[in-house]
Amino acid sequence: MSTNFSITEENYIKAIFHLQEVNGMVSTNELAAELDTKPASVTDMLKKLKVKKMVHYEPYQAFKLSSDGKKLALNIVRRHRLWEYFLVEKLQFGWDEVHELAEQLEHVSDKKLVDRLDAFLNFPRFDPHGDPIPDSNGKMAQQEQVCLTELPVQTQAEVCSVGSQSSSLLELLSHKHIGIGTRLEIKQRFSFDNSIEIKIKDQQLITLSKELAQALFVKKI
Amino acid sequence: MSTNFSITEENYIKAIFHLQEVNGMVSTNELAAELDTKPASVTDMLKKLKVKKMVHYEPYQAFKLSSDGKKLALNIVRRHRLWEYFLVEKLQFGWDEVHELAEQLEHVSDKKLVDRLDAFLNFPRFDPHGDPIPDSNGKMAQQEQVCLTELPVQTQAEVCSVGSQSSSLLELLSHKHIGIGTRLEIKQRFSFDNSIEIKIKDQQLITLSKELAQALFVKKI
DNA sequence: ATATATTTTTAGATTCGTCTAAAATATTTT
DNA sequence: AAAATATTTTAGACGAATCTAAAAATATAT
Repeated sequence: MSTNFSITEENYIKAIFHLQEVNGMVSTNELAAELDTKPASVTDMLKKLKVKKMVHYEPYQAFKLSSDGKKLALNIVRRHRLWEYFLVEKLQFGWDEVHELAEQLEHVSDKKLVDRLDAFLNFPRFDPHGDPIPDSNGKMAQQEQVCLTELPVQTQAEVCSVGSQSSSLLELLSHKHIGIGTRLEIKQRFSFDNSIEIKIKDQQLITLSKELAQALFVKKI
Repeated sequence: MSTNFSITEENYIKAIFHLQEVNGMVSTNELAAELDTKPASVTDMLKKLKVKKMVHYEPYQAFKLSSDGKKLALNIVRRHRLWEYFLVEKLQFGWDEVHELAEQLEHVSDKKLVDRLDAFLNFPRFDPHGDPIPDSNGKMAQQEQVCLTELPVQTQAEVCSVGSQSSSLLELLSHKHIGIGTRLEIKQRFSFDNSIEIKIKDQQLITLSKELAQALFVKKI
């Protein structure tokens, strides 16, 4: 009795899933920005998704996915990441050029196809961006988050969390133009003071002190 | 400046291409039947496709694709058949279960993706149904395929394509253990009902109705 | 606690692809 | 060649997804 979802509905569900990972709850404006559409359109769709029991939503309140909604979201994420893996691993695309293509391929929702693709790829657990791929039951490995101090040189990584919220740390990060999502490569380590030299795309080399490196958590890319 | 085409428009263009292969020209009713829609809808779409210069169409007249339309059609066919090849060759689907899936995958039209898929599959020249796959320039190998009804008795032949993808046809073929690549010999023809008796290696004689024989295309061996 | 600003929802219009019913054109039959 | 039949097009409506502009609800600030 699996209801049918349009590509548009799937895109809304995926976006809500993504936003609620951060805050737990999602607002109309936030979602409109994420989908590059207008708040009025979001309200219309929320009413539709509520009828289909995919979201917990009351007018003027923040909302989130129902458990069915979450299940569907995980399934879409699974498809997306499997195709990304396929494109990089089998068709030699760069990890930075596959997102758009996977956005299109992910909407082919045939379960048999997805499961066979999974098997063909040898049941990969992480996509080319380091994000975990849900298995056929919707279970997803924990993201491999590593402290910057643990990475060998030449590794590429993306900042995904910071070890504290102290304003002194945030001030320093902003001064060095580092934030969540910043991609960097480890260039050199200095054992004398355990400092690290990194390079952010299109920028000069930057030195991070041991203390700063310890406060940065990244995922490999 | 390659204009953008919706999935619906692509489906119309593919269907016109398929029909005009037979007669050279296509009628509104024919196309409506092929697409399982109403003639009025076909007329609407023809007007749209004419504006986009994809069809030669005048009201109340039979129509056909323009050269641009034909080019697009060949590109869609290319995508469809490459995905069918992928599904059978890499994901272990049966040749009789890939049509629907390829219908969905074919609408991802990124040229780089298609060309890389082609390369990954080693530039196959025929899909799993025996139909030729257009190359990246739209050139398609000719196959001297003959309808089973045209062969004289005692001829040996190999099945290389089927005349439709209807599930009723595929069901019947699978029941009679006939598939792409099956080798057979024409044993006898009956003018009363135009049925044919054939023999497949190591099997008993089998009777094929006129309708079934018309749907089977073979090459002599 | 009242005024102001922000967020969210409604109301009504628009585009795409579809439909039905009726009108226009083309074809076939007599 | 006129009448009957079949095909195709128009006219008007509908559902999905979107938009703008205005109203309603909520949040913030003085």
